[in-house]
Amino acid sequence: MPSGRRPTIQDVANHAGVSMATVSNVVNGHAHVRDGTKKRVLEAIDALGYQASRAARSLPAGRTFLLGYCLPDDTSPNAALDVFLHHVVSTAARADLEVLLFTQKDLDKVQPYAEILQRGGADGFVLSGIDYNDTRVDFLEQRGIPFACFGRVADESVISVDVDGAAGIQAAVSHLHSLGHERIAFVGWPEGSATGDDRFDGFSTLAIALGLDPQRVVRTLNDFDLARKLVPALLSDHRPSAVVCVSDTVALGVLAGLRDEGLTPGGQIAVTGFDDVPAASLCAPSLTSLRQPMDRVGALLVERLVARLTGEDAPGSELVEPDLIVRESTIGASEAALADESPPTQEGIL
Amino acid sequence: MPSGRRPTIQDVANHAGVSMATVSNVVNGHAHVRDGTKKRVLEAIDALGYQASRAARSLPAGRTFLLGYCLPDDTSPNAALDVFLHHVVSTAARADLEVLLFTQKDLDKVQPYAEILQRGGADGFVLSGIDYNDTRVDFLEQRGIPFACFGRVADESVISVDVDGAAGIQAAVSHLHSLGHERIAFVGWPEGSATGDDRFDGFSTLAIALGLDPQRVVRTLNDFDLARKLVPALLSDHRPSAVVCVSDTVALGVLAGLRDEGLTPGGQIAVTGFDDVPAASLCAPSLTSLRQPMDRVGALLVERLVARLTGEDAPGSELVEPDLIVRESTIGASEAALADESPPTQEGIL
DNA sequence: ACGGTTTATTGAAGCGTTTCAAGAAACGTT
DNA sequence: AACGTTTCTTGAAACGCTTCAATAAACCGT
Repeated sequence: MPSGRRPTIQDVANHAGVSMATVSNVVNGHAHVRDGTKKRVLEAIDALGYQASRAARSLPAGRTFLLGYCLPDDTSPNAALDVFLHHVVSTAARADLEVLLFTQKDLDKVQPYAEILQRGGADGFVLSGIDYNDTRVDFLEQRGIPFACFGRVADESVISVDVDGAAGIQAAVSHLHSLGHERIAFVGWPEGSATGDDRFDGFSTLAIALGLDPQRVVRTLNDFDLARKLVPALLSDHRPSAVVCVSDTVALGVLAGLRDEGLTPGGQIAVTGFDDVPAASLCAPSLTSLRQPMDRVGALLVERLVARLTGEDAPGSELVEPDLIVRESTIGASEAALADESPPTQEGIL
Repeated sequence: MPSGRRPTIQDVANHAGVSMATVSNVVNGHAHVRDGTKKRVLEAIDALGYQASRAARSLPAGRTFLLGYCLPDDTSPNAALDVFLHHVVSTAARADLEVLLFTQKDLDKVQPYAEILQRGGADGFVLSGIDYNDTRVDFLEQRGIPFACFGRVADESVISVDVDGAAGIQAAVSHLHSLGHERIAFVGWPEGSATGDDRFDGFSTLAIALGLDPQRVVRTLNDFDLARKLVPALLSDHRPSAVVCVSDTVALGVLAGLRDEGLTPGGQIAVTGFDDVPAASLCAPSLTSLRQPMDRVGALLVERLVARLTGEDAPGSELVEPDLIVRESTIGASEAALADESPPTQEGIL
């Protein structure tokens, strides 16, 4: 019977001829409700277009039906933030949870989480950009707040999903090795980042196993221009036939640097990246890279977090394998074009 | 006096020796509170680390302190989603609002908004990806829900902020014209998208004004490969000396296509894009493009939305100008390098 | 048909705020 | 010092839901 106002549980109860408590039981499935009663209640809900108010549910229930996610400040690994968020949000929705977005104001990584908890703002958190000894992990763990990390955490009981960077790099190295490359160099980041070290380990381990020279390593920041300028030094000694890079940004820089040196990447020298940023397919030669399955990571994190919120004990850490996307930078433009049988002209014009 | 539980307004009231109502008044600045009283209350709040529970505030206040944002489904204009969201969230935070993220489940664009409203889930919405006759706009307007649009809306009273695509393209054309280019072609999208039509209008208008040939237009989907394959046709007739593209994706395709034809983009033929996606600076030659000021757009949208929520009447629509970022694709690698005075070797290695 | 059990349903007490009418203080005036 | 004003402060009623003890209804065996 609501006029302009949203229908309340009381309206539904009246409409169905039952008490508020029964409606609540139907909605939340808490107690046994007889089939006939349940049917009438559901019809009333349908007729009135009822949805429980989140605020009103939260108060007595002591939970917010909200998952918090802090937007990372640095734009580095955000390549697929949209895909990640999309899956976080839609997986959460399946468990009747919504996602609360927030940011950090200053350098204190923990402060925004503390603030949200103080105001009873979320039931749990999804963290990304985890590095060694992340302060947020300790903070949340101490307070017993449920959370799930995109990234590696030492404590096995913490929910964490990470992309297997080592395996990814090894897939790239194997790919190159099977193509006949024996002199494979690695361009990495400075030691000290969880992601960078992991990827380097992958190279190092497989290089030794395959009998390659594991010392052929150069390190640089994750910067296009720095990587570009490093190429002469990379080629100076005993020229590699392939370069495996820790990231697409670095790989794209190397690609540019090789061209500066008059070499044809893909043809004369192979290059691989990591992350499969959009630019990897938007350049020529297109870049062979490793796609992080952000969809799976996002969904997995939330599934496990939901399980833990529900009281089930969810498994802790898990690694997901990135997919090797082979493009022109390792197989050459000619071979890449084989898949592509279209006439050369008047194409693409509408 | 709370042991493990979060302090409530009652705890603060006790601690300060006042009533709950007074604490509420201090927190919300609703009534006049004497300075001495206010001071004691603030001290108590500080001592206890009190923050009002969002759920509990919402219930009697009838608002949620939440702004809703629906993640766009298509990944096309999401280039700077992270920057946009960052500013939306932090601007909202300044007004004591948080951001609720959601997605659409099916093709119905309106449904998720309806659902959130039914459950009293948000006080207002930020919309992006607005196109002609967006159903969401009508829906929200009819219900009197406050919202702000990233994109153009016919109704002037609706809050909308958009990037001036026409002005952006004109900046690119002017740039090229001042460089001496007289034969400038435009590669656009098919007619019918608000963004694409706007950008094309910019070209068309200025081309006429400058006495260029405004007919030198080719249209294609926003796809790298299609754009790449369209280059031979683009060059066939009366070869242009510069190509203005409706987007970076198209421009990068054109760049690749030109190289396929044995031409040197930047040197022999200039190219511009639009959006300044990361790839624009991660390729060689780097791409001259137009950066959309997503920071300003996000902040402006939320500022105005907040004003409207507060009862002030905020101005409706506004256009912000994109920034022309000049790179090698229009001025050539040599000139671009002038800014860059570093020795060519051993650079970038750590 | 009747007590004993199990299963459904409900009344009412919160949950932590806001809000507003009403009461208490302070402040000017005379 | 008493009175009318104005300025502060407060009690208590919502807000819409969950929950749980308590009641009612159905069921079962005899």
